[in-house]
Amino acid sequence: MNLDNLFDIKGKEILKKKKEHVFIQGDKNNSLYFIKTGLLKAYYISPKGKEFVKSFITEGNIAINLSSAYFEKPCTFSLQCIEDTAMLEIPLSLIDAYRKKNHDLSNQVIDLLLEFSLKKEKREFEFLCLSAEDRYKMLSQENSDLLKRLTQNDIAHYLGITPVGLSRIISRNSVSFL
Amino acid sequence: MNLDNLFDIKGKEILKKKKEHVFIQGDKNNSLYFIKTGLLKAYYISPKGKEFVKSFITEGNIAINLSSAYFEKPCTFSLQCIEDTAMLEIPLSLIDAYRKKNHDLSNQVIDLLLEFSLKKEKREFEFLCLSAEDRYKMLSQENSDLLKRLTQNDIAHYLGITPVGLSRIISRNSVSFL
DNA sequence: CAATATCATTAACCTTGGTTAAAAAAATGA
DNA sequence: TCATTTTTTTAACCAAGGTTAATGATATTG
Repeated sequence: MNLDNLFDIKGKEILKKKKEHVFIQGDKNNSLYFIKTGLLKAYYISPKGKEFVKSFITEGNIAINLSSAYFEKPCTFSLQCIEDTAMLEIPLSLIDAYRKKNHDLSNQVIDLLLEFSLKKEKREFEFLCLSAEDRYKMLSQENSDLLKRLTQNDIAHYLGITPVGLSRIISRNSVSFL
Repeated sequence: MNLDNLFDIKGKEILKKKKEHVFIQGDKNNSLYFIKTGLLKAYYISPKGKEFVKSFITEGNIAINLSSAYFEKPCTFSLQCIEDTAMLEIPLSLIDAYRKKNHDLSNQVIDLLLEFSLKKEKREFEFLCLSAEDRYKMLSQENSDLLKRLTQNDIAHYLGITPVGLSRIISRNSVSFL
């Protein structure tokens, strides 16, 4: 994806250590973050107080809380570094102002939103149609490199199950590698 | 949401009866559909041959298969009428051509994609953080009018459970109305 | 209307993953 | 390196929802 126009807008360089938060569920935040190096997780604390991971964000990708950035509501999730992370922080107001002058940028924003929408549709499909075990198998096929950088805790919370449940799934399946 | 510019582009009027399909999983389709009256469901057939409902689309809303319309891939889901439905069919190529000339339209497309993205995020939250029973309670609080137009079969497949499971949830809860 | 198809309910039994707790293993930090 | 924290595994028991099948209730259609 060509992000040249987007990065004509100069962002502020931000460095965060592992375990630090970029924003927290309930805060307000109106920036977009472009990840230069590192790894983050976007996660919810559910009504029952449990953690669930919405997504992992890797180098070259973008993190944003849509409802806070676009609609000035509290953040619906928290964003935390899993590894030391370097990113560019770009206020959405800058992008929107720039969009009015630069038609190409609107098309880039559309491309980003399309990519995001398709990812979320894929995840919807997986929750609707697949078991936790199938979701794990799919993840390990499609994202084996990412998997190596994550704890089973985080993977389990991404799949919507407990770490105990994931450990069982893994031991059930590891037999077939003998 | 203001869709005036979008509907400067004249669509083709389409009428479909209950149970008829607009498109089928695997087909190619590059149009956007604006629903004038009626009700449709977008649904997957899972790898194991079961039906799961992705979403219901009501009057005033838009249906589109993003990966087919934007990326010329086969449709990832089927779109079928639950009631007799009148809609406007607008080829995406028309919208894209028009976008180049009309800056406002790009902003409308961004608004549509944002709305869609937020809906999908909400659904992701519900699958990650809520039980089937909680998802049903939420649906019946937030969409009681829609619920009346649906069979329990379709509702169950939307929640990601079987009709038998939904029937149990309803009977468990209906006791509390006595 | 009768015939048929669809939808909803209920019951018995099964499967997956949740819960709690304890122990082992691995990573982190002073 | 030693101590502490975090992660992973395992076990016993539990709960939610799946499966199958039978029955009844509603719709639909010839």
